[in-house]
Amino acid sequence: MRLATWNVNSIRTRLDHLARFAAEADPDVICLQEIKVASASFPAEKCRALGYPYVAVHGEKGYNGVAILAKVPFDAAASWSWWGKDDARHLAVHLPEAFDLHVFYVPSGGPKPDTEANPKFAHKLGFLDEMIAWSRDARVADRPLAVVGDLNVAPLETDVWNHKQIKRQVGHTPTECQRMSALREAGGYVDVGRHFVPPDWPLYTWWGYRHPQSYEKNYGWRLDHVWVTPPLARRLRDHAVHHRTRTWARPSDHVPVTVDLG
DNA sequence: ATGGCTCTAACATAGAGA
Repeated sequence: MRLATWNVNSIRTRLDHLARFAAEADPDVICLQEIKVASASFPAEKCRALGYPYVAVHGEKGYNGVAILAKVPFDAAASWSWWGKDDARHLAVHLPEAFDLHVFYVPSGGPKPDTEANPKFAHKLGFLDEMIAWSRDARVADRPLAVVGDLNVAPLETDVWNHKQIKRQVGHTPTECQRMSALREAGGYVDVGRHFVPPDWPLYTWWGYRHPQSYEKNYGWRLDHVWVTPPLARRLRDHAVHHRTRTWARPSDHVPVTVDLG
C-alpha cells in the first residue's frame, strides 16, 4: 500500500493539485494538513470523486485542520486535545492493513525561539513534549503504528539548506531538534525519509513563499515526516518526495511525501 | 531589525504561517 502526507495549505485552494497528485502518484491513503476549513465544509464529495470513498476530517474554520482520505474503509477515527488546546491538529484511524495511523500538524512556533517572549514557541515545545509522553506511555513501539504529517521541525543539519544560518530560526533550533530525537526514541520510530535517503544528503519538503524563487534556489527545509514503529518498519519498501508539485501554478509551500509498504 | 509571499475572514486590513 502507498501512504501519502501533504500539507496542502488550504484544501479548497488546492483541490486541483490534489486531483493531479492523486492521479499521478495513486496513493491508497492520503493524509492532509492545514486544510483551513471547518469539518462540515470539507469538500468530501469531491475527494470521493477522486477515488477516495472513505474520508475522516478534523477541521476548523480558517486555520489548521487535518484529514485522511482512503480507498479502503478504516475504523475508529479519533482525535483529542493536545497541550490543552482545541486546535484541529491531530487525527487517528485504524487501517484494515493492521496499523494505527496518526496525522499531526504540529504548531509552527511563531517568530522567535523564546518561550518567554513568544507563547507560540512554548505551545510548540509543549505539544512536542506531549507527543513524547504519549509515544512512551501508550507504548507505541510495541505495535504497528505510523506518525505522519507536518511536524514543523527539520531535525538534521541536512534537513535545511543552510544549517549555520537557520539553527537560530524556529523549526531548526537545538531545543526543537533535541525534542525530535527524544520523540523518535520514545516511540522507537524509524524516520522513513532517512531510512531511504542517507543522513548526509540534503532532503527537503518545504520551500517558503517569502523568499523569491526559494524553490528555484533550493532554499528548502524538511518539515514533513513519516515515522513508523519497528513492527511496521519491516514492511517498508520505498519512499518519495514529490517535489514537482512545488512547480505547479499556485502551489502549496509543502510538497507530498509517499511511503510504500509491503 | 524588518519584510519577502500566500491564505482566510470578510470588505480593509489583520492574523498566521515558519
